[in-house]
Amino acid sequence: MEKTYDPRQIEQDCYARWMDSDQFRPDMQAEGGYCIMLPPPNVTGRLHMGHAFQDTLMDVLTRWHRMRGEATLWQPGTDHAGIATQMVVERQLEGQGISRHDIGRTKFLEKVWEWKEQSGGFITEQMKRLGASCDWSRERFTMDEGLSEAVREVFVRLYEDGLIYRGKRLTNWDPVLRTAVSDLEVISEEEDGHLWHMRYPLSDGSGHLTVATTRPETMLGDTAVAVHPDDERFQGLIGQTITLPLVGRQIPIIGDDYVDPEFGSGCVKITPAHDFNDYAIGQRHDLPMLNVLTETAAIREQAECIGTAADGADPHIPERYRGLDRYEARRQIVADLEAEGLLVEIEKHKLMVPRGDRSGTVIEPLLTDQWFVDLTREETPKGTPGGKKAITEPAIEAVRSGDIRFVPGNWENTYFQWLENIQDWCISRQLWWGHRIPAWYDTEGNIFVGRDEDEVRQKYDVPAETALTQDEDVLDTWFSSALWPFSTLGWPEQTPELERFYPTSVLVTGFDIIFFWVARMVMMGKYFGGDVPFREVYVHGLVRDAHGQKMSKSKGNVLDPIDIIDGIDLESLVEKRTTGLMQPKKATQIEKQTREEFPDGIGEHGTDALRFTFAAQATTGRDISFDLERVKGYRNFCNKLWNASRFVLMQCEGEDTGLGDEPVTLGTADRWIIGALQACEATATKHLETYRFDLAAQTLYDFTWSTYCDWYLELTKPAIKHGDEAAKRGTRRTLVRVLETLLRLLHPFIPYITETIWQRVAPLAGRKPGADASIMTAPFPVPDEGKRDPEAREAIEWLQGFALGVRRIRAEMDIAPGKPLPVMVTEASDRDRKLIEELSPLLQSLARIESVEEIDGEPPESAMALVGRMQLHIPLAGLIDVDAELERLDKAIDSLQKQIDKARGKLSNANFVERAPEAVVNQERERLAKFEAELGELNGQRERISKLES
RNA sequence: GGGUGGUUAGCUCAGUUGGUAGAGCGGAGCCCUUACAAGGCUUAGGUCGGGAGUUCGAGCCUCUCACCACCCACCA
Repeated sequence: MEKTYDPRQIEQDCYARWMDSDQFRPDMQAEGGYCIMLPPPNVTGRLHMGHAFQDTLMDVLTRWHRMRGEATLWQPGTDHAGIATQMVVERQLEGQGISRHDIGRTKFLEKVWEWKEQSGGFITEQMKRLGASCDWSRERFTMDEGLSEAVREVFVRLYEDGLIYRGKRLTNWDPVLRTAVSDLEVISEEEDGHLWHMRYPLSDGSGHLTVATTRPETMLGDTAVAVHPDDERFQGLIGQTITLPLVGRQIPIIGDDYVDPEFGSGCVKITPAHDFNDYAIGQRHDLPMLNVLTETAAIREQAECIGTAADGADPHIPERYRGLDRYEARRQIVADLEAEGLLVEIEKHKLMVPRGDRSGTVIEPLLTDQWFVDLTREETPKGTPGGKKAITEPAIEAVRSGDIRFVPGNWENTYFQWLENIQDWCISRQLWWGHRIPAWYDTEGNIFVGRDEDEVRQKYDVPAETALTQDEDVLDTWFSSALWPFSTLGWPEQTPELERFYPTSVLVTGFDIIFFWVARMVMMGKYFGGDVPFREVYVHGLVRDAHGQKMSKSKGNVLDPIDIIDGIDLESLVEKRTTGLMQPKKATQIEKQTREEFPDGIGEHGTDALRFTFAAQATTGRDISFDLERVKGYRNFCNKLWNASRFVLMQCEGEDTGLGDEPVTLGTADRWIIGALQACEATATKHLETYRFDLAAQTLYDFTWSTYCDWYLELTKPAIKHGDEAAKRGTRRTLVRVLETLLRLLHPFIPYITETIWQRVAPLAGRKPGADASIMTAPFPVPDEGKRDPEAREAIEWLQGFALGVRRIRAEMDIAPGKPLPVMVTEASDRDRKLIEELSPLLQSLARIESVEEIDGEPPESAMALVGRMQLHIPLAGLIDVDAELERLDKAIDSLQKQIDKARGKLSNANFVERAPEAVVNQERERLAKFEAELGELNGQRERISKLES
């Protein structure tokens, strides 16, 4: 093996070999059915830190279960991501000065498919760099024929069950993208704005009302003014009318509880077509709805009158506002009101502004024809249990009953809260890229829903001469995502995979898509899959930068996981971070900040180090602050493992590792490490079972570094040098077996390095059955409680105490590390004597001791350490630094005294002694006795040393 | 307005049923000891956000306050 760990070289071949030997395909002969669905990334997306984090966790779980011998499937695929992808292609066309309307739907879609073909494999290739062990032979795309069929099937069935309807409703409209969007795609944030107070004159000329609004331009569509019915100021006015300024229309004054008399003037202008609250009031009072905005949010030529009360409504819009953009119209209307003396006041006001999550533009509530999934309907032809919402209720019930478990559990609250207050889901989008809605219209506007036109004609008996046109709209991307857990497994066909892997085992996802995706999968899964789509939902946090800031292009703090793996030079990094910014102004600052933070760019860390970092950071439910220093630490860990393996191979390759019939004896150290390994296996497994990737990683890190490398490898050196043949065989066998097991334990986390080393180590441990064997399918270690060895453990703990005592003296007395020291012991027990006898070769090697000798009576001038009650003396005639030793002793005495005071305090408390459990009290007594004895020894030593001073 | 999470060493975080406060990184000192300087050895550093309560005993349980972050809803 190379002297230094070089991830690049290792990772190259490993993945190809795994792929070639088909290791990622589930073994359908095996027991069980463990399945994880990859949350499909945007097909044209790029891997970011969140993906890398999530993929690492899924791969750890997948590899772990596969090694446990279960049939294991990690189902990969990508999402067509309607708006996002369409925007990318549109932007490209824009670069050539073309709009999608110029080339038309068919041609445009060809372009999108082209783009998908060209860049669609990118993110999956990046996932492969991460070592993701998905079954790529089953890769799916949401617009594949099979998945599209599932989409049509679900749409038609829901329509037939009365759970999908089409209607004109007030929906969130994105005037830039010119499509409806769902509630979830609207992000409201507080922004600075104004509150305009305007005077609306009473029609009888007897006065006026003052209304306040944040959106003066919508007054063109006002159809009432509302006051609180009990508001004394306006008694008698309800039922009268006002004359709408600038427009001249007469509109009624109505009374409605919704109005808060305390707020503003107590009068609210009502624009039912452009505000959700006003819409509700309009419905209650049967007001006409006047839509005054076009699909790009400009003022219409004349208002569109909608609703039963709109017959005969006056659609007139003053000419001077027609065609103006909404903000231009606002400016104009405010100016005109002011000119007429109708503007009372402009007040600064903070308000929540709804913006489209994709376009960033202000969303306009607009009355349009859209398709909805009815999420509140209780009765269906299918016969749902009485009074329960057909789709929503089973989704709530699934979590409430424990059929689905959230990890951590508190996300259940979030889930319930959303589902219990859910509104119908607007699923139609006025886009081109996506699943076209399987609905057809005749010239009279009748709707026919079916899987295709032929079916529609047959089902509804539509003659061939009647022209049918398919609905132009496509479905919300999340509609197809909601079907992912069963559509990818072949549904509506009953495939063996569906049979075996549905419901899937666990969904690994971020909290940000619990509503978008998780809840909807549960609804659809329960309705069509016949069962929950997954048994558990592991919700992880967000990956933030080292200082806990959200990573974003505009902040310039984004890290690319691939750059962490391969490294990147400073100039390329700066370039990457400063190109394509929304606000190019920020480039200078981002450049400066990047140069400061990474003066030498980013070094190469390798995939394994990155993965281990993610795992080690994956504490329950919390966001993680991602620090490159940490990756560096775990790269060092990989290096440590690499070098330890080199050491083991050096000792064992070409030697007898105890596989044959020759006698083998195990030394204390061997028995100790084998026992410790069992404990490590048990702990790591427990943590994996409870999704504590951080604790599992830490357990393995500690065992590898602090136990196996720092102590055990050092302990084997004397044994290998001086032991007899049987002992050497025992030590070699233990070295190699423990390492081989450790590699298997670590493999789910750091697959590349463990596979590479395992190929060399496994044969020496007698564990490599065939030439194409891989650690991937080797069994995950199971602890053998019979191999715990408390006696060996106690002996090694004693030895560690001994070695630490000597080392401490050496360090503090400034004695050369290489200088062998004689040690004298006093106050030794029989056990101490036995252990000295047994372990002194180990001690000599670990603590550089020349000899250990028990003496009677007063020890010579020396520094002292305690091992239990036994005193170690290192004679330092003439060399001893009296002050240093006194200081050292004082410190030890001081801290011991504090412990003693604490323990005495407890024990002198009658309540404690009476009420605390006996075991606790006894433990406390023992501690105190031990401390007191130690204190005695230390004081004695202090006295002896202080005499030297004079 | 409703809800969730957080506040522990300089930084980032663990802390199991309440019973001796931990790790990594960073800091300091010593060392090229033939697996590893991407290393070894040693070491400093904490009134566990404030207050109150329950308890023999609280980082952990209860209440309360403060601050931070996030989610949902929303008054024009």
